Amino acid sequence: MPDDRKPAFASNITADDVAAEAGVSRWTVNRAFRKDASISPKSLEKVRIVAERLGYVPDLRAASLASDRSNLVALLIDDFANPHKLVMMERLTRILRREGWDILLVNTLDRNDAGHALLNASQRRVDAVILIGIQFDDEVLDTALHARRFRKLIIFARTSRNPNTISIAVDDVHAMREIANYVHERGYRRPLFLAGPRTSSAHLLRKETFVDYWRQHFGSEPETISVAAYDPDLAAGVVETALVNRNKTTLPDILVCENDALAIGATDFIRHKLGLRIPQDIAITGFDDVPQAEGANYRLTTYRQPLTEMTEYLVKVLSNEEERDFDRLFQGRLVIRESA
Amino acid sequence: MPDDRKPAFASNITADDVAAEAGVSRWTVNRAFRKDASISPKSLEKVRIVAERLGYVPDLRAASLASDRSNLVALLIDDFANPHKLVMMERLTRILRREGWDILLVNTLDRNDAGHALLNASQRRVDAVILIGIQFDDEVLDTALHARRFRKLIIFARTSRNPNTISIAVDDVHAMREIANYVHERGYRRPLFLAGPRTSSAHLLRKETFVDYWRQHFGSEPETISVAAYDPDLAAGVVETALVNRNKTTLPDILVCENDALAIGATDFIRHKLGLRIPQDIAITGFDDVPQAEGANYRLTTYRQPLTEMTEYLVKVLSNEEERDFDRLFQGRLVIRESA
DNA sequence: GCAAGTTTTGCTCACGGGAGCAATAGGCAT
DNA sequence: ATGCCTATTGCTCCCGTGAGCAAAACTTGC
Repeated sequence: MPDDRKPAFASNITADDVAAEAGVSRWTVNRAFRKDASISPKSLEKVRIVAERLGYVPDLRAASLASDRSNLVALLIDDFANPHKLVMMERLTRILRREGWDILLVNTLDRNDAGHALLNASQRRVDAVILIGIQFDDEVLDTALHARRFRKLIIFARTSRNPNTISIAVDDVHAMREIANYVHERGYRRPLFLAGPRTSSAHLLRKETFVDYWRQHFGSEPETISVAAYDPDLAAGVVETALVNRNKTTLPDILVCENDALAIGATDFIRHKLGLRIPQDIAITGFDDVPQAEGANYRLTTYRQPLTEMTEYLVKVLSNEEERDFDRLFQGRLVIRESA
Repeated sequence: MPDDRKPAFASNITADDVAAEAGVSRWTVNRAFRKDASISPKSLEKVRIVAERLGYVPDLRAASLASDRSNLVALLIDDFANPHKLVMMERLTRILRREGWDILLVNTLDRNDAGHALLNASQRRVDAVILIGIQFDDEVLDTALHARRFRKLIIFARTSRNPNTISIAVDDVHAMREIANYVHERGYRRPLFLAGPRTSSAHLLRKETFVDYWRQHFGSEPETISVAAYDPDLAAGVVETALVNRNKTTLPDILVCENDALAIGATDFIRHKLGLRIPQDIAITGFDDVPQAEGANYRLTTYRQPLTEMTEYLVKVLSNEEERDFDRLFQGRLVIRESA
């Protein structure tokens, strides 16, 4: 067998090579690969064929450099413990790629690292930065906006009060009212709200909404506890210190969790350490509708965010150059299963 | 409040601007940002200060274009249902960034899409492509190697027989022997092996190893069934058709699963649909040691891959320009919990 | 067949930085 | 001060493409 089975390392084939071979100019070759370029069908086909044969593909680095548009967005994530992130990444990568956007994935380790992460994005001259994480508080956002040049800073699946960012999220108030209403109507009367970290002002809204609802309808403050991170194991620990040594009458009848990650940790603890049944002894609700929530084990009553819709809107925001983009809230829907 | 709170959209500040301000040449400015450049400490500091003030950061597109090294690697993933992917991504993004590599995340929808995904990577002129998925069979790899120009094609966490790729994986044979041996020694005698899709020859090794072990020690073929994808729900379905209508004596005493995703689906089904206990009625083992495997709910006996070590080796492979890189197998370790 | 209008094509001039070499400055012994 | 060696600095020439305009080619109506 001859050598041609070896990988073609193709010492950079450039538009010039294709042009020479196809008998046209370099610019015609490039036009053959640009969406909105004016080129005759004849030369288009001629160029495409030669390019295919030679294995030519345009160099997006150069294109980006010359056109000042990279078609690249940075995706900053800092919370890999939450399975919902995997769902969001799947949706984002799939839809963005379909629309011609490439994704630079940046792991933002912690709050102090946000600056470095943004620097990374900045050096690649991304067209936008998408944040899907929890540590991005207002202070971080401010430094980001001041220090680096980003055309767009998009907070995905989280609300932000910062006027210079674009936030695409579910309507937490509406959602949590729906949950609270469901809890109320189903007859639960001793709820315990399991909240996430208190550092970020972002998700506070869910807790506040629930507390408000309860106060309004019963005149009393529901019990709330808070976990230092959206981590099932930490949630279990917090639930433990809150529930241990209580007797049946003082035990909550439902755990309203800020998201599924917490709900899952709480479920595991209640079942396997306390030996209680769900929902008979304690009911549970979550938020996000992660894949496991549907599984036979959890059957979690939760709230589904319309991720596809949200991502489609994100795409619009990305392509929209002229007008100012606006924050937008989406309506999800309550998914009722057996856990509550 | 004055206007200076508005984000600095910084009409491209370039090395020339910094040079003028700092009283040096453009090249000296660039040298201040290159690791191995020769520059006096005095001008380095001068440039750094001015750059900081002006908000200048070098443009990696231009640098990449001129130097023919992008410091960018593409990460192709096609299986977002498996939580292990999230762990792998966390490890890869963290360590690669620390070593100066940026990551282009590409969602490879299915086998037919692999070509397009690779094209994407090719257009950004990545220095390497890392595959962490299951659909990348030998045929796909071959076309990838022939059609596009990739310096390195790395198969991560999966073995590959293709001589033109670099595979970094755990030693499946060693690992599965260890599992089989454990199953054997704990006295299980009616194992059922739950395998993944049969299309890819890659993970076949685990099943073959287990079957060989059993044949060798008992002279009989263990029962095996196969799931069309590494998806907990599908696993539940397959287990259902395999176990339904069996009585206690013909039921397997242990389910040996090709990975944790399958094990989790099987566990849920066995517990909640069959109403059996784990491990008393049926024991279960997995592979990967995903975060949930440790939780109170599953307590899954499984096999942990040394992901950090593997990623460190990956980094070495990436930086190694000269010599030919070699495939490498790593030893993980059996993690024994209560599920078997 | 010809003028006017419409495509299509080629060209100049960037985009922002790296390689590699030539020029300059600084350090040291004599 | 001189000569020699070395650490810095500046410069030329790319890297591979896009924007926008001018030249060329093709249409159309008469």
